[in-house]
Amino acid sequence: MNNIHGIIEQAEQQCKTHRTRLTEKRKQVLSGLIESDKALSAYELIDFCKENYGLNISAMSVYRILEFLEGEHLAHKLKLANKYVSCAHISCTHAHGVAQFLICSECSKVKEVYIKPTTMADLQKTAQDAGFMLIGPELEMNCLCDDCLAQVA
Amino acid sequence: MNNIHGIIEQAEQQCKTHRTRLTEKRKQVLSGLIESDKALSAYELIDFCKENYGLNISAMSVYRILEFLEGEHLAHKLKLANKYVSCAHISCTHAHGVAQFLICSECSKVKEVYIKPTTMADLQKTAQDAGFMLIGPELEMNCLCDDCLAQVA
DNA sequence: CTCCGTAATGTTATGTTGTAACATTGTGTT
DNA sequence: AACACAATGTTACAACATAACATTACGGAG
Repeated sequence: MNNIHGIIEQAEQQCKTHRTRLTEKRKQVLSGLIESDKALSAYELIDFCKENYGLNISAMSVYRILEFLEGEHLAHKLKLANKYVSCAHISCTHAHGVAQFLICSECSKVKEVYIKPTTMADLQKTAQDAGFMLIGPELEMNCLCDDCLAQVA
Repeated sequence: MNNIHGIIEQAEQQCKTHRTRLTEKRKQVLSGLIESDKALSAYELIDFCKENYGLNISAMSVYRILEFLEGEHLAHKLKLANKYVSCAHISCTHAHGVAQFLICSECSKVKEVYIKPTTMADLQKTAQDAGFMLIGPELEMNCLCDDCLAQVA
């Protein structure tokens, strides 16, 4: 189930069970995030939707829709890059560990992987020893993807 | 050597060896970051310097100075919070591991600790397996500090 | 089916963060 | 003293984000 229609369908199902609405606009914005296949800033996403779907959408709307999508765990905001990505695992049903976002600083490609529980425990312990408690413990890390690394080399 | 004068003196020494200039303005901005003892946005830093040192400084200047301080490793930009902090270890001479910034989302207090090499290796391996290479691998994590945690509870 | 309340979207204005471009001033060197 | 370059000043603007209020769409009660 990797095609975009399948993913969107999954997203609709999920919203239905949450009694929320995946409206046409929200669907288009989510599609934009998925199809672009990388992290986009809100304004880049506006442009993408305009160019690819002929969709005119205001900054206000995009931010509201992104907020909704985040609430449904259909998208994430990457604070390192000030950009937004679709969740990598919309169409899978099993639970995941803590997410680690690998962000290519060259091309904004993003891979969402999962931290080993033991690694997470290490990080948590370090924090606790310092008098801090981790909250919202997803990790974002600046990377180069192999493609961009190859270009540099 | 924990008093602010000592730290500033260290910073000056360091700049001298790098043949760069820690000017009066730069010194004041760095002092602001140190004395506030938390992460400040650029504009908060402007206000802090204004209120505490009577220093009038433009946004442009602050950004330029922050850039300089980052280059000298006297300050860090925290992208999670869009704020800036002074480096915790200006006045120590020995090398450190990879920094992990624990940021209290309530009060912006920041603690800079160091990741165990084994933990770092784990993170790196996960990234590599996914086709990404970590760069600038400092870690920032959203936390609550014990003080703020106590207030909530 | 209609009416109503709420959710969603539109619209306008504005706040916040960050930088570009060019002018001026300061500082060390010859 | 003259020069070169570093630092700062000044103005304007770009990019990111939200507040406040108007309008439209939609689902449920009657």
